[in-house]
Amino acid sequence: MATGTRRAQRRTEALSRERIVEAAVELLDAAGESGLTFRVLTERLATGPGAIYWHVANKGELLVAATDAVVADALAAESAGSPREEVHAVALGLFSAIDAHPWLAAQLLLQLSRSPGGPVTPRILESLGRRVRALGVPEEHWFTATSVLMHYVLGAAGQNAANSQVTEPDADRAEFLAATAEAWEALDPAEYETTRAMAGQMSEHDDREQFLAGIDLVLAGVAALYPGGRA
Amino acid sequence: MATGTRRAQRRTEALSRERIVEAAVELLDAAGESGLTFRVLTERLATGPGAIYWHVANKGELLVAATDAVVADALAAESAGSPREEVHAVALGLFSAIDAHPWLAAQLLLQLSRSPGGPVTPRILESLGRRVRALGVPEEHWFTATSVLMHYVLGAAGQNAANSQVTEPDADRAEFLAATAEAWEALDPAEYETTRAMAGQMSEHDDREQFLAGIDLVLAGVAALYPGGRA
DNA sequence: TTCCATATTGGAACGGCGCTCCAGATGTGT
DNA sequence: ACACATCTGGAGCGCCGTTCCAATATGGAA
Repeated sequence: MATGTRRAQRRTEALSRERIVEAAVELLDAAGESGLTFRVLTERLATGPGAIYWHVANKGELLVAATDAVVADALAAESAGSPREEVHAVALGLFSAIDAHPWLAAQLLLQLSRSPGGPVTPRILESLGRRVRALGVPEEHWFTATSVLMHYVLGAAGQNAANSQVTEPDADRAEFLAATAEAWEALDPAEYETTRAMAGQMSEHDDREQFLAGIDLVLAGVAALYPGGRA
Repeated sequence: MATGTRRAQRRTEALSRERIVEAAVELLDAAGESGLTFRVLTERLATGPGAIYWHVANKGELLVAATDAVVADALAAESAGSPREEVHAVALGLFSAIDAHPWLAAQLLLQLSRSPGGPVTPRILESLGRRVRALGVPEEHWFTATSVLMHYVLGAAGQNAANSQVTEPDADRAEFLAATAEAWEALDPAEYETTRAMAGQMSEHDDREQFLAGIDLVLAGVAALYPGGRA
């Protein structure tokens, strides 16, 4: 025999939790939440369900792992600037990740409100919490300020992702916004007066601008309640 | 024959969309999201799937209808007071509804970010929007302010509902909070420094107080950005 | 009252899902 | 070379949402 041991020589790359999660993210990106199935996953990885279940407990855990992987990546980018700029950067990072992975919004909202013990909640809480801290918020109000920020970021980004997704792939995004606004404006004028008024503004503004306006509203509240901080 | 016509005399009450939605809500309340199944629904209503599908298009529509019914009920109560008090009242109404129907949070978040055209989004948007309007916010910022408020209310209430639910029925609610806080505090101290600090505060405060503190933070932002309004 | 078109019912069955079971292949330490 | 733990993948189970359709109830016209 030659010096190199002949060993291994697998037909395919060895199965691993990493490879499974990676494939799961690809399937989710390609076909949405219903596109992730153990059957197509086994086909994609050229294996059987038993092999996958050896590395992953169940589908829920797989979804958590996929979510965590994407979020970790989105929060990885370091930024430097004023606390306000940093909050913007983190928020836009999550916004972009949700925009690129439309299934992410629902997963984040579900995992946040179902199992705060999972890995995702602390990751986001920490990333935003540090910036809130840097804003000069007193410690006993960190949680309040960070909560408001986090729930708004995820909720608004999720709603935006829905807008870019529901329409036909080639259809203009504005078309869907118009459809939603139209649906709202078709409501009983007396009962939905304010909603109808808001429908117009919604489609006028640029997405990220509108998104950041909400963040600045929260930051204004922080500055008002805890003056002395540096924004 | 007597004066009263003998007519009808069904074995059971006539099936109707209302009765189906009502039963769906009961099943969701009793056993959570996975407790709502067409099989147990047919059993409960003593009928077959075909009968149900005559009144309801599919499970998604049933979930939307159930969500809408509960939300409409929660928002029905009229309140009078300062705009700030009214915002508090609406927010607490949703908070209580989510607390009483733990499945509601996930449904609201999903429906809000998946199909803003549905009946639920405008209902909440209108109820909060009117109060935001009364705060003196200029029209072009109604949507921004209402969005922030809405996403926070639903996100925070949902997270709270998870806390009251995950533990064993008889176990004290504080136990779960402690568990979450503990899980967070067990994280790498260097990497999750801020999260650990927040974990403590989370379990110290009363739920609704903590919840309202977030709302007041948003209202402070509104007051700061749009002075001249009356709170 | 009789009759019939229409509205409504519920049971059987289908395909697909998450998941379990387990016999065998594969790799490792002695 | 052998025994043992790790890892694989195919067969199949129970349950799901949903469809199909023959049977039944209903209400207006004759």
